[in-house]
Amino acid sequence: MALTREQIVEAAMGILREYGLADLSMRRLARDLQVQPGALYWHIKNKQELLTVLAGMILDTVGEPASLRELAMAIRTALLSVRDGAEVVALAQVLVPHADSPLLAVRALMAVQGMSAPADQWAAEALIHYIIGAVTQEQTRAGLVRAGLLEEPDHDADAAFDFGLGIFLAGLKISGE
Amino acid sequence: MALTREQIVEAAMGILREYGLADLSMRRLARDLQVQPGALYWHIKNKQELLTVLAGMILDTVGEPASLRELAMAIRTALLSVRDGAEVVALAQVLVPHADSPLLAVRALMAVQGMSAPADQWAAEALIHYIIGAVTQEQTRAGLVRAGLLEEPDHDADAAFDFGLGIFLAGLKISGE
DNA sequence: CACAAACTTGAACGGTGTTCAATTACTTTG
DNA sequence: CAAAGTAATTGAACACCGTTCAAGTTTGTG
Repeated sequence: MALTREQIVEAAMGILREYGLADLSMRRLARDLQVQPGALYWHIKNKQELLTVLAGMILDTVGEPASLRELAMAIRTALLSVRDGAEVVALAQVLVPHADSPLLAVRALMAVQGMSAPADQWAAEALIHYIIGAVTQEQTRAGLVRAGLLEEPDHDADAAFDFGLGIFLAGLKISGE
Repeated sequence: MALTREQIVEAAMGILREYGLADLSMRRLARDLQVQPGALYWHIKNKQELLTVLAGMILDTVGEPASLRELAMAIRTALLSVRDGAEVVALAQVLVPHADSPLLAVRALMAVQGMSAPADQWAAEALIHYIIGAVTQEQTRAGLVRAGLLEEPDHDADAAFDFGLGIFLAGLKISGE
């Protein structure tokens, strides 16, 4: 039976989950699917597109929480749910295109805080920068620990994230006046 | 005359400034220095180390401003002063090691805001995440514009950065109580 | 069955970081 | 000054990478 775009994406996600972004090469993907690398390019324009699709899938698990705090935490959880999830999302620059990225959801909730354009977009981007940066660091560290290049730190990632988020949300409340 | 570690680093910085991170390969670097790629490895352990050195140089131009706001802006300026500067610094994970990275300077100023461990570190990391994320986006966009893949947006990067920074600093003032 | 469309192969192009035995260049010592 | 020893470089290779494309195969349709 023929190869499917969905099969490719699924296999790619599998590699990502199990082995991480470094192992997600077109050749490795082809090998897993028992196909020549060239075959992939009939279904997918290039690796960048594949990554963008993966990023979309990762973010699709984010629901539509009513509060900014919950949304931020949901995005973090989504990124953490896949190895190197934050890096994939960052690489896919899902932020630049105006797709239905979580940027929009964040922006919408900014309005609730009393923000209007262009401040709402600026504030949304700032929050996203923080989330992606924090989770990227978290996952990078996890990778180093896995590789034995770093001993497990006592660094409490949950608390750290919550603290930074708290600062940001507190600042938002003031700036919204 | 013999090749020098400093020469290598200088040439690497030159490529970075003129052509960006994508063009900074060990082979390209060797070609510029009229040397075989292998020669580089007598002076430098690997590319990662080279990037770390470059990141350090980029950040070395940051002085020691007295206020958090000025420090944040100085870090941004330093990152912007070199093509893909933010990405290089992010890649070099200068944040993880406890070198004299600007993380320490930021952390020190957090104390002034009434922060103490571990909150000072958390707050410092949050601010750094924001700065690097914002500048990375700024430079990535500049790259896309250069490549003709994106038309120049009216997006005012300075204002956006300042706004996000304002939110963070406002939140800090509250959380510091 | 024939023809067209969909799909895959196999091979290549032009890169990448890194290693290492052999060789050259330069110093230091006898 | 020559010989020995160290420092540095070469050249070639290893094992990858993303991407393209003519040629071949499979599949569906008239």
